[in-house]
Amino acid sequence: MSKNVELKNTLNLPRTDFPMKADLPRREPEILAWWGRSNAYHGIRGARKGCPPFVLHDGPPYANGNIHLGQALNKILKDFVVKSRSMMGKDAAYVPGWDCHGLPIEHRVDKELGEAKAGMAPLEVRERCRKYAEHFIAVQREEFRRLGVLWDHRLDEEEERKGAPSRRAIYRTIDRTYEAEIVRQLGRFFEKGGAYFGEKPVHWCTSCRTALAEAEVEYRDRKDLSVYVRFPVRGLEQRVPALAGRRVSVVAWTTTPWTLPANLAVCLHPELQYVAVEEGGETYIVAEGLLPAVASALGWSGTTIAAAFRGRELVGEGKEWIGARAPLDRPYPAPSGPASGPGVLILGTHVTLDAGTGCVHTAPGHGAEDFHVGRLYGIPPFNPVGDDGRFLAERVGAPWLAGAFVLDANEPIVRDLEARGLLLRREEVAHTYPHCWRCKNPVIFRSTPQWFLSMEASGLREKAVAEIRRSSWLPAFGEERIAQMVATRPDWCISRQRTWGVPIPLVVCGACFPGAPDAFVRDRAFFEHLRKLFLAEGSDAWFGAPAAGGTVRPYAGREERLARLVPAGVTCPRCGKRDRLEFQEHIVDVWFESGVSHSAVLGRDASLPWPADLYLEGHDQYRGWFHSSLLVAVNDRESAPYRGVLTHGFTLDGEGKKMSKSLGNAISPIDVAEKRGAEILRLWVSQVDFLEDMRLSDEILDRNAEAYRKIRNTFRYLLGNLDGFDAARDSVPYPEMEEIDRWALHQLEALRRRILSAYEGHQYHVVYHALHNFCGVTLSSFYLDVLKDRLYTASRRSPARRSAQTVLYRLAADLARLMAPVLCFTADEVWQEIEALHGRPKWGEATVHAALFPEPLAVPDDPALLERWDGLLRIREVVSKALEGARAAKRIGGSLEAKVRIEAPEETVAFLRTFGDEVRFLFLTSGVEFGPAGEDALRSEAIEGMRVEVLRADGEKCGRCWSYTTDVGRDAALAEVCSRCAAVVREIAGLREPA
RNA sequence: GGGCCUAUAGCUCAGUUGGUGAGAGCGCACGCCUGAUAAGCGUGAGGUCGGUAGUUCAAAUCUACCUAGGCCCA
Repeated sequence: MSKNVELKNTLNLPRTDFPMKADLPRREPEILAWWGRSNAYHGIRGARKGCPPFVLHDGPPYANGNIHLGQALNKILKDFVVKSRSMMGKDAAYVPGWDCHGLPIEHRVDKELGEAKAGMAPLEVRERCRKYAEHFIAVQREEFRRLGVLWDHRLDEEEERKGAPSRRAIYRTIDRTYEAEIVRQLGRFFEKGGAYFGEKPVHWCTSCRTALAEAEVEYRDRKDLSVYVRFPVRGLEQRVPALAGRRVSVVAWTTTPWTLPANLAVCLHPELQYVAVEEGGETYIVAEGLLPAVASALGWSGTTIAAAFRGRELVGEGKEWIGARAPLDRPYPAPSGPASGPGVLILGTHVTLDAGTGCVHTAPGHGAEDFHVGRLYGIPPFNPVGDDGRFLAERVGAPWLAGAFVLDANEPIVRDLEARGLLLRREEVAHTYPHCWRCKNPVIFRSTPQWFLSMEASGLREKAVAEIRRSSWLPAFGEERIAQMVATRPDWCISRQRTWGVPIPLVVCGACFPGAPDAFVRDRAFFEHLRKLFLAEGSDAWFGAPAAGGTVRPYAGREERLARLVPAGVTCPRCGKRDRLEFQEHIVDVWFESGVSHSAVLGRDASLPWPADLYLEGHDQYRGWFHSSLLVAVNDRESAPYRGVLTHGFTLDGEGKKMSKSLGNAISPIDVAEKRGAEILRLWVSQVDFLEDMRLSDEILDRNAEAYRKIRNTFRYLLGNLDGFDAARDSVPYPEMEEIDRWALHQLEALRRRILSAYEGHQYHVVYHALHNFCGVTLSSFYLDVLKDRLYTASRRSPARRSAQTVLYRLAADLARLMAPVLCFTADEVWQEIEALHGRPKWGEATVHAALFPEPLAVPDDPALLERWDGLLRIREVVSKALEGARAAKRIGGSLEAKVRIEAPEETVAFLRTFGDEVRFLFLTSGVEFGPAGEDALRSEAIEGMRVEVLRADGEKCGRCWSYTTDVGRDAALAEVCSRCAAVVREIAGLREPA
């Protein structure tokens, strides 16, 4: 054995089982398994039993497909919230949810079934959809779990195994308890008179044959046939004498010629200027501001203006309407109703000069604004189009249109107009047009019988806005955003003509309805009866009765259905009879379903109270879940379901572009977890400011993996130097510590405060930056680097070394907890090592997540200490620069080969002298002396009058501590080492000190 | 087309009510160490604060417009 090895054996080098290589893809699943085995969720909740509850109520992702990055981000953020609130001393339950009903799943099932679906009973289709949803809940459950998101996994597995129809560990909108709550909440609207039946143009997908919510419509570019059409008008001379004796037409422009058969009016703006121009013997009326554009489009030249007037002057505001005949001439019929007769000219403020002619073709059955303006004039919507998008023979005036698909009817309609001399121009236009989010086909506006929830009937709008004001919104602009939406949104169309959803219990009287549109059942007893029925059997009870083997068979007939669904005594509110009651088949908008979640999930026990403390979703949910949940809660309880709402931005690629599968720039969170580890993804979530949109790319993941390694290595070093340290036995009291150790404790305390307040305010990126900076700068490059000499060379049990270890222990134990919500796996790895230091088994019962955040350190305020060390660090920077100069000049290699001579103002020298001999260790040099510096000394820019010269260290290198000293070999028995080391070696070897 | 939001070094973030030459960490380059070693340390180079025009003695910070991007609507 060589001398060097022997000397090395007298050092206290780091030793730990905590590996440098994280191997996260392998290790994380092991830790997950341990959390499962040890029932960590229960351990955590148990540790907080009786503590004030904190409820983050989970917004349910849709149970379709693998999770994407945005969902991963959302759930990881929620996990940060839940874990950090728990460590703050709150009993933080977490019940994740899934949104299971709706079109996307029904579509997938439709595709799988193909032709077979046509012959299938609703119950069969629903069963397929349920299986589909359950499959993807299982997929997503594992994926979220893999990311470290914690909930009651054990109970979840148990309920899943049993196939429980309702769950407690998670919630599903297909749970019976949930469906029962949906019916109850519908009843709350119906019984208050907030629900009504009406005709309304809605986005209608002719392929899916259903009304679509705004959220189900997406806008894409499309080419269509656009036309300029003239509407001959008579009687205008009564208003504008200059038009007497002329053949006058108003000119309108439309990109949907197929809606012309439903035209009932032409709309002008009351305040805009219009002109009547002469062209080829005809007189045309268009908005003055659009005349150049129209003239150019129609090839007019040298037109003369016959008259000019405002819309108001031409149309008048009374009921003596001016007839505007055009497409309304034969073969199209005139509708009956208050505005029966030929089409008319009307006024509307929605008319703009953005495009067209300023005279707007108006079909109240096919447009939202048309509908509204029609209502003002008492013109009811007229819709000649069936639910398959084909003209209805009994309604459309032209027999040759009957059965034609609307989008294919443009051409024949235009040809017909042309033949009758009404067409002024046709052209292709590219424009954005609504499409079905699911089948991607263009959708149409079509007035249909639907069910609505009124925003006004019971003051819902007003109360909802007031509740928005009472809630807290982060970021702050969210409050205005949702308040504006609620203030201006139309009534809520809740009916959908599909199969996979919760039925709206609609029972109308065949005798009275729809002549009397309020002739439908809305008794409280009826909804209560259905609630109980759904609770017992699920919403399938609407379609059939329980049969053998837990299946459901369709009702034999109306009588059986009536007997089961409508309690005795419930009758038509109009005629009081029961014998004509009929069932309507509508399911409820899925936004209503998810809007019920707060009531279905919260309030069932004291640790899960209603309302929630926090909702946390992407900022698209102002229009979605925050909104629907608010309306349901306000209607039911006159209160918002949340105290606070936090939103995050969207995940974008490295260039700030939207991620999408088709662009090929999407990053799969599970891929990241499997290749790099969930911790890397979690670290990314923690480092970005999630209030804004966030970018992710491979480069960014690389950066995070590097940051992770830095943090991990810092822990490895802390733990390595705690080998054999027993905090209870070996800790050194604060007053007896080395000064730099006391300084380090103050740094830790400052960090603790900073991180805790960051958690409090959901500023996880502050947690990250503070932690990472602390590990890299405060610890690794300074404190731990300086400490090496003491930790390695001082005697194992010496007070000096114990003083350092006392701090290292605090650092490890506190930092592990401070980072636990973010690096949830690694924190537990560290925690297990700390358990071992206490003589307890690793991977026993204790998870770091059941611990509380560190208490404030009992360190006295000492601003002088901090200022003193700030000063030292500034000087150390100058010394480092000087050393680097010497290194570059090849005069030294390692800094221990050097001593520095410092020339500085008296006060600076005096300051440095207060550190005594310690100062050479702080500079990592073998010596520091004061006095005039030589020619090539480095002049400090920061400190006036300071110069630092680097010289070769005096003496020889000690074979043990590697410092250069003049006393190496003074102890003849230990010729290789300095006196300082000699004393330690003698102590270890049990040798007496030399005389 | 409308409303709201965002734009500081390669990356992620700081930049208090406009006021000394714009900061940090990481990355990068160069070098050191080989007793944290697929680690550790040091030094250095990187930004006309998205662009333009204003307000002001003074703007990354205020105003207008433009560009790029995001969300929600039409």
